[in-house]
Amino acid sequence: MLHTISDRDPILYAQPMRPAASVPAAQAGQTLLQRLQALPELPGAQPLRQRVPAGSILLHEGAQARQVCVVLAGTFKSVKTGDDGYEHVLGFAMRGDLLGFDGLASGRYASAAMALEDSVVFVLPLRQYDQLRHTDAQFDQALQAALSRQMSRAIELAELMSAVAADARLARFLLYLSARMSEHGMSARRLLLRMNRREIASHLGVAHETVSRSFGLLADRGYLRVDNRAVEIVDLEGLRVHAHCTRGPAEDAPKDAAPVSGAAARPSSSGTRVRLRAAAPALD
Amino acid sequence: MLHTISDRDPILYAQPMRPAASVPAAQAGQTLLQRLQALPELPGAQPLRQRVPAGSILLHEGAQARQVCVVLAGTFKSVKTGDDGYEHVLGFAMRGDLLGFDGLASGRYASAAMALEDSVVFVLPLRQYDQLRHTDAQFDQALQAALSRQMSRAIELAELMSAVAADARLARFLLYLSARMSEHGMSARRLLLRMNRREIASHLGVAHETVSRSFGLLADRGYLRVDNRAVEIVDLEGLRVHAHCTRGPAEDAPKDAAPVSGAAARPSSSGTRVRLRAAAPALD
DNA sequence: CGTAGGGTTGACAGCTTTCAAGAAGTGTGG
DNA sequence: CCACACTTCTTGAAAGCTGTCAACCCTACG
Repeated sequence: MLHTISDRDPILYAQPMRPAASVPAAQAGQTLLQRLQALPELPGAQPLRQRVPAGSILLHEGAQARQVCVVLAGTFKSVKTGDDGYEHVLGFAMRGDLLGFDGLASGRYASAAMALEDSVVFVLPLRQYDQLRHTDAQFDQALQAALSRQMSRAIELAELMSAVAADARLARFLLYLSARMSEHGMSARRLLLRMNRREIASHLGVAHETVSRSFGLLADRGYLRVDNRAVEIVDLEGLRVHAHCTRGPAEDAPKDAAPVSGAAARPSSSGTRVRLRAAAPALD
Repeated sequence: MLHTISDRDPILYAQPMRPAASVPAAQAGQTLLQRLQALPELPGAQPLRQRVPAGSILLHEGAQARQVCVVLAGTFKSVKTGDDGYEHVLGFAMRGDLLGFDGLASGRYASAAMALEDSVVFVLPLRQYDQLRHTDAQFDQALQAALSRQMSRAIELAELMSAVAADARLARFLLYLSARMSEHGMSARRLLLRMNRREIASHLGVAHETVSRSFGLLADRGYLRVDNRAVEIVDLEGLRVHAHCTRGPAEDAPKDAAPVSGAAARPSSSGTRVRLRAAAPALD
């Protein structure tokens, strides 16, 4: 028991289930979620709210794609199981995230979605989904925005992996979670992880023991206080700095790169190579 | 000079620029590309074909998103430059891939797109893009399919990283390229890489020297013949096997898991407890 | 012909993975 | 209510792989 949050310092993790007051709306209009909730209550046309108990699987990998879902509350992990049985956690879906969209092109879900806690989703059968897209402009717009956001998030995810050092990955992951939490009006400082170390490890592409050690390292540095799944970010800025440590900058000079449509290429200032690893300020 | 393809065994790398004969159409209809090419030739309404010379940047990271693009021919890399100047290659876009879509939600491109060879794209200004979506059902459908495919591809990409071993990552990457090549009617065996080692390395999250060594390893194993950027897959099955090597399978038995539509969640394999009794499938 | 960039190798330090084992937390059954 | 069973989380130690630094070969290009 170390890196432990004081026993006498109980933390209450706020977790509003109601729409947060300040959800930054997609540029022009409503959030997809808002739109879904505002849909006219036509009998039978109302998108189904479905409760998903913790541990149950909402979408099965490889199953025929018949519906897409939007997470209303709770947390899901999307998992792809390799032929060898290895489970790779692709990501975690939270309020407002789309699930099952990867199945539209191929007709089969490319990954499974499993609830990590008791959750609620909007279920949109394909038929209804298509209909809504064509008849409800607001829905369509919100959907496009959500899709685009999902795409950007996929990119963020890819960034997670670009940090080679395990602790940098973990730092990024925590910052990512923190950002998403505050997006939903919850504390950006105090996180209650809904996934276990193994799932985090799989997501980050490291061994779960390494995740443990990385938590320890970040805690020793004074960035975090960790008590099992309860994580408090003490030094956000420090964590951010630590997360920025990537491999050395590309010595590959960005060449000329003729801007296709006029604008000029942005000079990327390269030149930082920080290897903060051993240098422990902690002298206990 | 090793792992070298015999000098007397010149390889011609087919590279049809014309639509391949057997592009597996998105389930119901046309490919996005097909639809774009078939659009009525309204003066001014015709989506712009734009040439993009090798090395030039089509979309700038952080620039205001004014258009989305569809790759017609050639290859692009999408790159995100870290604050420290490190360039992370998120992926490579080829014929039929979308570019710039990540910018719709935020209004700014989340990553840059640079041509690795002389390429051609369809440019769709946002206004035209929106208009097409609303007025051309076929376009809309093709777009949705393309988006979904893009999403699945993001997942595949994430799988790349799940392979811890560098050579497994490279093997997967090559298989991925091979698959995409054959999708477009080109040889699945003979690849002409359009990116250099450093770019591959960044994409896979390893050092470029490691990529070199991994090529060597795969060649020594007899899976490949490598001559600089020319790669011939000799033993596809072997390569596939090698690529499957992940970390040890999750000891977490894959259990079954009740489809949500039914009722109660089954034994939660992972950390979450299943409490709510078979509770209502739908609440509200 | 000389330079520059790309690709390959070698050596070594360092971080990660593995294998093992112990501590904590949770749920079940008596 | 407590004990037992199980899973999760944390550590330790040794082995292995990867990153980094350097050097060398090759091709393209001025």
